[in-house]
Amino acid sequence: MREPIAGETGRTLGETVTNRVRRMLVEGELIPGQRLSEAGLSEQLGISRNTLREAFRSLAHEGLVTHHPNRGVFVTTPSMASIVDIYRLRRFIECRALAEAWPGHPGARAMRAAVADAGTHRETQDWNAVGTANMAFHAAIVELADSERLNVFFRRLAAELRLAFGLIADPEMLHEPYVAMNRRVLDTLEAGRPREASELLEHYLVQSERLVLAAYTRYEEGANIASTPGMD
Amino acid sequence: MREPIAGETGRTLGETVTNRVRRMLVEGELIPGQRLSEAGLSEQLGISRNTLREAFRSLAHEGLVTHHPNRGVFVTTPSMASIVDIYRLRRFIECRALAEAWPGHPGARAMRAAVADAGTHRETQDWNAVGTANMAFHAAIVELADSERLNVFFRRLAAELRLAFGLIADPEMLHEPYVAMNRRVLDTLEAGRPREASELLEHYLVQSERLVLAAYTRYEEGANIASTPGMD
DNA sequence: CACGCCTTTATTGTTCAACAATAAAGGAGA
DNA sequence: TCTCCTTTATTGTTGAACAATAAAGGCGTG
Repeated sequence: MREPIAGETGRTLGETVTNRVRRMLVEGELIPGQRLSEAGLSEQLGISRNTLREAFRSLAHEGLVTHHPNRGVFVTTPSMASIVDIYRLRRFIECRALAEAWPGHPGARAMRAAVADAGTHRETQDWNAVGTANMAFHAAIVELADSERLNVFFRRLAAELRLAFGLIADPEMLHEPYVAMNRRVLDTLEAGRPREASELLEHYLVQSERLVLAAYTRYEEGANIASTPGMD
Repeated sequence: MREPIAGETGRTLGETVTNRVRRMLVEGELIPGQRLSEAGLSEQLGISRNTLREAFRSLAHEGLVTHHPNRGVFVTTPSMASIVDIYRLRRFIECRALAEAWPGHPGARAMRAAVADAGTHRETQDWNAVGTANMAFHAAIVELADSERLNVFFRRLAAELRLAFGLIADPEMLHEPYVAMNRRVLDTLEAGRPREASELLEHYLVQSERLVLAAYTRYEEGANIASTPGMD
């Protein structure tokens, strides 16, 4: 048996590979539009084509990767439409979950932990880690709604959004402002004013969407996104 | 090459199989708790184990099937908790989508078509078809929110719920009353009162949940659900 | 009889090698 | 320059093989 993939968990090798490739995608190690060759990647990871294929189907289901039959699997290129769609859903889900939240809910504890985390990483200027912590904050907000299925769905949205974040040049601009904003949202919730917290959050999300779309436009001008293939 | 699977579409055999098995699940041809043997099912469908495995991963991702590593794939047994979760989400999603709807939206046309469909099938007492039409009605409501991702998510929820419907003895009781109710919701929306339509819908959903949970309890008393295995 | 331990057995997990099917790329001819 | 054909690299799919695992059954021992 070959060297197993280190540092990743999974009850089965297929799951392990899925987790590993997902991390590569979310952390920007793989570039949107890039084609993922079955032969190449399976050899690089030391696994068989069939096993990698199972992982590809999972990731395609999560939207991180796009499957073109007989052509291969490509890292999903976020479109402006997908960013708009994701933010619309975030407002739809997060704001309502927060508005009807009880401040003593376990999710609120998770929100606090995430805010603390983000603060720590901001001091070391580790913006990627700040981004992860911020996303954990929003996932915690969704937890307030007490729906397992909604949690899973939101995590999938968040991963897809991070794909788009990877296209944006300046990660500090993308994450830094929201450390303080998230703290304010949390404070308002803990002060027993969930409705007001929700309105704050909605305002921040609108602002964040605008920021991301603007950066995306600048990116689109630089690279020619139009065609997925021919991106060598 | 073997006889291809008839009557199902899919750009690739794996997709075709996924669609086929999904239909078998949703239409009650496969019973919750039942184990799906790789060897048996792949032979029955005339495909290889590897291809069936890809389909299993997709269906597991949709929640229709549960994967126990080294033990196999089982048709998901809906729990009371999952029913509650799904209905909570339905109210969360559908009511809000409807409340903020514009009556001229294409989704409204789809709602009308679904209501007509349900009426037709009611006359022939085809309750399974009525159930399908009713679900199409609710999917159309979600379309009003104009989010592709939300549509996909809801279709997945609906399929999972139909798994639970399959456990219930009397399908007429389950679907018949809602033909008229859905029509009333539609009429209210078309009369330009989306907020009122949303409140109607919420009331119906609460009622439907109660009905399903009660039937589920009766079912649970008959069969011993507790243990997934040993269900021969 | 009950309890834990070992062996057996059937099934899934994973790999490999082969071939079919397809889409992209390149070349010949008009 | 354009179209059609051929080539080529890649994915789609299969079958067989073996490893790894969990369930079932048997076997002593108390």
